[in-house]
Amino acid sequence: MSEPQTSIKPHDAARQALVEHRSRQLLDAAARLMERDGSEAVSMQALAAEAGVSVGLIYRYFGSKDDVLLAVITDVLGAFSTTVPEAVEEAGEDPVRRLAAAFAAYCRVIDSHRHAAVLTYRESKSLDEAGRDRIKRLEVETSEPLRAAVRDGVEAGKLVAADPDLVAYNLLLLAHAWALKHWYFEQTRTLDSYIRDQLALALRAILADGLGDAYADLLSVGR
Amino acid sequence: MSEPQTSIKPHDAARQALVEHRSRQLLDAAARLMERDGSEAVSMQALAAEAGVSVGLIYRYFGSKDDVLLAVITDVLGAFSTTVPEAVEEAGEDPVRRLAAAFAAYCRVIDSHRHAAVLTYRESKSLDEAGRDRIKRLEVETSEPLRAAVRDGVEAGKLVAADPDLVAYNLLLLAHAWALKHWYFEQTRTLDSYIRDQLALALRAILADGLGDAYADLLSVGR
Amino acid sequence: MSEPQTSIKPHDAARQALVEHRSRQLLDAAARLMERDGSEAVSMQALAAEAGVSVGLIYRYFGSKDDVLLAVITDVLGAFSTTVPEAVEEAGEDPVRRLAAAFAAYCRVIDSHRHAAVLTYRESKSLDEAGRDRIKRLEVETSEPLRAAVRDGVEAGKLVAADPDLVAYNLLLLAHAWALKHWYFEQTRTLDSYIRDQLALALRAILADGLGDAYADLLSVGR
Amino acid sequence: MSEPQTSIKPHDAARQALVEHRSRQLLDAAARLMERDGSEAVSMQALAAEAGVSVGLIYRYFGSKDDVLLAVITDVLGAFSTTVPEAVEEAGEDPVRRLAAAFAAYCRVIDSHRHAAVLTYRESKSLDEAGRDRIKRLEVETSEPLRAAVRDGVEAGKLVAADPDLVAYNLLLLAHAWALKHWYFEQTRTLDSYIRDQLALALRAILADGLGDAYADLLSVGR
DNA sequence: GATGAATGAGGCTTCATTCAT
DNA sequence: GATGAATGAAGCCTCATTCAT
Repeated sequence: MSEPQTSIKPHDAARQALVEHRSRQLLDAAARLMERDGSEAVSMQALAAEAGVSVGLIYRYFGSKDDVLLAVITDVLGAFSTTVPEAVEEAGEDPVRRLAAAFAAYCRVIDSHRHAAVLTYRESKSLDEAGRDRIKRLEVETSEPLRAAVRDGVEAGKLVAADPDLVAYNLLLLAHAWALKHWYFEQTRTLDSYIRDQLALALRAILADGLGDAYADLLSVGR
Repeated sequence: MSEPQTSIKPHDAARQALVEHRSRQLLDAAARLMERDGSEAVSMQALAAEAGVSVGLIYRYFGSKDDVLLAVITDVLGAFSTTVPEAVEEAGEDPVRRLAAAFAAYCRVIDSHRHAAVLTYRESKSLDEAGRDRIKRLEVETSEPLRAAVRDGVEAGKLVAADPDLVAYNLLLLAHAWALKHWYFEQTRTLDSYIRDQLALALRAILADGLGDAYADLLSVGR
Repeated sequence: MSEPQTSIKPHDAARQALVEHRSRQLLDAAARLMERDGSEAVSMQALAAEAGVSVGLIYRYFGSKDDVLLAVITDVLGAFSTTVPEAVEEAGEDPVRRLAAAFAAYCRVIDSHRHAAVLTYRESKSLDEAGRDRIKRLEVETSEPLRAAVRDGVEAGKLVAADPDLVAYNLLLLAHAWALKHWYFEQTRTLDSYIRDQLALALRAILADGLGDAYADLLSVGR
Repeated sequence: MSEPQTSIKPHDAARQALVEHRSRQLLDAAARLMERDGSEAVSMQALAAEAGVSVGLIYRYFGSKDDVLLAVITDVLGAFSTTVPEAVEEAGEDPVRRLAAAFAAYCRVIDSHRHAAVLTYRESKSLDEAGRDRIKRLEVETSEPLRAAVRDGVEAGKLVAADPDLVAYNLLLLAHAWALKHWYFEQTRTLDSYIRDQLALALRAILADGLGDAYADLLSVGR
């Protein structure tokens, strides 16, 4: 960011690769740890042990524990910004199908980073104002595919939503809820049935009249 | 031994009142602290300072820090179990109106205990298995009015919901979301508009055909 | 001690009786507590609870926790100064039999105050210099019957001891050892067999030549 | 992973040495503290200050305060298991001389770890069941040389003891007594005279008839 | 006399962070 | 680049002691 980039020396490339590798190694270890022991239990020494590096090394790649936390969260949010748009594209042109695909992709990312996802909800003193703001901005940004799909649907006359942003944000929340209230939903649902049922419910509220048949597959419920 | 035991000593009543008063004092202080500095700030010393008592005194009323946290959460959940049913009763017989009243009441309780409500989402090592289980049970229990209203509505033919429990739980989540994502919603909404819009959106998904006019007031959106 | 004693008013007698009763009540409770939970576990609140009085009351009878400890120890040592001489008197004129009786009495008192006896060995910061000195003086004093018996025996030509004081003090130590190393001795011995065997062993070292037959009963070992 | 594993890294040796050094440093500091201020003074902060290290560092070498205490005690008991057998060997073949040497060695170890030795007698809540058991076992084990010497003496016909274990354990106790009742013995004795007199007294009880002349040097008393 | 609520210093332990090697 | 020993502030909790009632 503040590094001079006038000419990329081969040395720099190697360094860059190492930084990449170490960061990934640490981020994965952190995620693994949170998954295993809960996100509270991640001390820097535990993280070092899990990643198989020394404590000191962490500080070479992340300025502080906050930075690690921030990076873990950013990492998840980053997963959204690549995975979700991909899924949307694959869904084709239809805004309703795109919306469905976006929500499903959202839920799947959440599912594979369950504990990291919950982190977003920790209003920790550790994360300073700047960090929190960045996360909030990122979260809003990554929800953009959902928002766009809803808007497109409305414009195309296939969806009816007085407040497209609210609809989109609710879907985001329900995706998060899969992680937040996993203890509740897992009693009666699989990830797939969760996605299907929530989607069906949401569409019922916003699908334009007469389109029920066209999207019957998305409106079906139960197993 | 040499004490007269003819009747319940007035002393006991006084003691009971003191216990009540101290507990309230501490719980309120804890809530205040979370409101002001974030829920991380609830150290025992900070709590003591905020409540204007000594650290040792806290331990006369709560066995440990866990107990305090548990009590704060229980306190909020307790507020649901008195406020929500009252609101539902006042709403009359109609299940749709009862549902609306329940959701509104939920949101209002959340709003007045915003930071304590967020506590439920903290998977802290502090709360042990038993404590977490108790909270989960309580949460499910307190969501019962919502569930009952949805079920009644379905039975009365006024609502159409393939999975009433999911509908009810989603409403619960959206009520919580007012606290969890307050930073987001407060940019564009007041509590009242939040309640109105979320309710309208939810009803659109489940209101039986042809009842739109009867509940037009609940379906209106915007400011 | 520093109270004026010019005339004993009936009121004073009553007060005196109460003081006596309360002290006994507290001392017994303390002993009970030490017996049950180990002498470390005796907090003032635990003592109050065990004695069935309030914390504050303890401070009316004992100036501090140290005082209570001191009193408990003094209490045990006091038991020696009444019980042991009595036992010695009952044993008759013979110094050897008096010695045997003294040792047995010592052991029995120790046995019935096992945990309190161990207290003497705690070099606690709690007990100040004055307290420690007082205990040491008392201990030396209460061992006097043993010492006297040994000296008499030597004078009477029935015992041979280059250092009567050492002999007497060793016996005192062995009596204490019944409490200190109870976990060891209880594996193979009862109190009675402990007394008998230790006495037999000690007498072998000091009994004058040719008296073995006269005290054959004291020299027998085993069960 | 990328580390060469051809041989044991010299690094490990250095680490081992550091661990050794730190443990010794801390154990010595603990002993010094007990010596100076009494065994109550061993708070973790006091220990850190005395050892000239930080509080946190202690926890790198000992898991808890219990561990430190246990290690201090184990340390003394360890001194027995090396020093005493050596002294016994140097004493030659004769079981009586071996016994004398063992007792003297015992007393000398006790003398140089006086306050730590007293620790064994503290039935602290800190030491848990496992710790106490371990100490008890160690203590019994380290008294083995004494026991062996007595048994050998009996077998060789040089000692007469109905209960060799009791004789040995008493000698152990008397060695401890030098620490426990140092305030008493130091009034009239040096360590050397203590050893001599106690040994003489003990031998009188168990030396076989007619051997008084052979061991006259061990039976002499006084200064 | 008696109570017990209240205090707060002090003890144990954890863990983010630094720095010499 | 990497290590991990070392630091020390901060958190939780206990308990001897006081004092208003």
